[in-house]
Amino acid sequence: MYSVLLEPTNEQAKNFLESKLRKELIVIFADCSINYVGRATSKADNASRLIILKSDGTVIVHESTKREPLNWQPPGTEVSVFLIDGNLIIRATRRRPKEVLEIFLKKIYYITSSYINDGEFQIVGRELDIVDKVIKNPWIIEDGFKVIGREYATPYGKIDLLGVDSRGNYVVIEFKRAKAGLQAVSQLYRYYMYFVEIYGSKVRGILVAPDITSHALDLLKKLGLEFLKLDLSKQVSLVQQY
Amino acid sequence: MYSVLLEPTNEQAKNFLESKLRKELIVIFADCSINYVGRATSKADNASRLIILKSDGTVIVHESTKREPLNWQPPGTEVSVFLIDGNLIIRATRRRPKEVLEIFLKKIYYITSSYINDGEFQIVGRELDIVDKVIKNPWIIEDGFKVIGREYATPYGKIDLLGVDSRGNYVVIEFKRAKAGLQAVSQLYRYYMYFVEIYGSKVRGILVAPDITSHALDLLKKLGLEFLKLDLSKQVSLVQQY
DNA sequence: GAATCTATATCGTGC
DNA sequence: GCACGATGTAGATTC
Repeated sequence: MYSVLLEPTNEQAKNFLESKLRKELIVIFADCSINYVGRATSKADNASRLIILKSDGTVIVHESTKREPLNWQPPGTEVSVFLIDGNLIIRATRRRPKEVLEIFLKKIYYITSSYINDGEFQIVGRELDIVDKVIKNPWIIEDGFKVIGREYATPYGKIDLLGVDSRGNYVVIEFKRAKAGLQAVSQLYRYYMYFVEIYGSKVRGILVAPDITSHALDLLKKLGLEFLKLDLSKQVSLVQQY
Repeated sequence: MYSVLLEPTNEQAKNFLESKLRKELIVIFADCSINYVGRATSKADNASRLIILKSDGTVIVHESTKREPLNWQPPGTEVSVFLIDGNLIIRATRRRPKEVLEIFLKKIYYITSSYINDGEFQIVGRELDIVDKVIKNPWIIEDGFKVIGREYATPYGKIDLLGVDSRGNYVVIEFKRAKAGLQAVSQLYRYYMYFVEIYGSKVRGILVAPDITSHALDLLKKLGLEFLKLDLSKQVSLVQQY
């Protein structure tokens, strides 16, 4: 199920890594320096760090703080180990985009390797789940609202939900699971303008979110769009229109 | 510098964790199930996973693939360990937003704890670095271009770079380090419209990026904006205007 | 704390 | 493979 190697020599480490790479989940705690060249360029001086090598090619390097790694390489990366002049080097290369991450191991404290079998994982509360709920209960938007399509494709992006209101207007709806900002308004406006160009004035644009920033609300009103406050994490009955 | 605990009892694990929490970098490989309730809600069935507890309160849970953790809690989280009915539980609670992550440890294979001293880290090639370069070499935009301000604040967002051209027009510039899409065009348009409202027609909007998607270019042209191809990862002399 | 934006974003989906 | 948008985005910056 798992192996632990304490303070291995470079030779031992190299053999161990090569036998486990692409097969198991490897964790290395070591002093190392790191170079990355690709979409950007970075350099990390020698320090102790935690290195994770996943079986899908993912490489993750963590320091003592933050959720985000210091350096990384995404899934699909080719990982290999070299011993050059007695120095152990992990090289992780990606083709597209062309990116190279090199970890120079100065002192290895430990290496572990383990089999992992992923388990079931479920998550709810995403934007998707909100749209689901509205499709099943269109009255949440307003009386007489009817759904035409979901993820409706236009040249300027996909509309979360497209419908018609009781007076026959097209209704373009953009959902946000958290407080909506300027970007959400711009996004809705892109879809809205596309429909206005085609159907003229018989079009409405509604931003549906639990909240909206002050500047975003200003912009939204100026552009002739509407805001519908909807917090499905609380109660649907708390719906309120602005 | 580091400690390794192999297949500890729950009591041993609890004592060890409590002595190291908030002080060192802890790595646990264990069978566990996980519940998360907060901005969303998730549930992970029992499976073997890698758990990282950082000294700043960060919690990260990895499975066998992907760069992104299955579950996590950002820095500043309060982490505690409980032994209830012989079951070891790690609870990570955050105040704002209110979020709780609970890890139910079923079988612990190993725990390690290590001191980490972060090292120097430098990175270049970000959008920031491109703007830096253009500020020092304004001719890159065009002959006679003069910089007025950087990160210029408007109610509708911060303009990357504001300047004037040789004919006295305001020039609003948005930079993208990678291929620009619809969102980048909308963003520039927001800033551009704000200036148009104030200064009328003596305003230009330029999107500066190494490339642009086809639909984004269509939209940009329709909105009366300009695109400047600039790839500083290659050569400044490769500048080309569309 | 609120708002805004970048990121080596990553990831999923649809064409 | 490209384009587009969501993410429990995280993280930095500014106000």
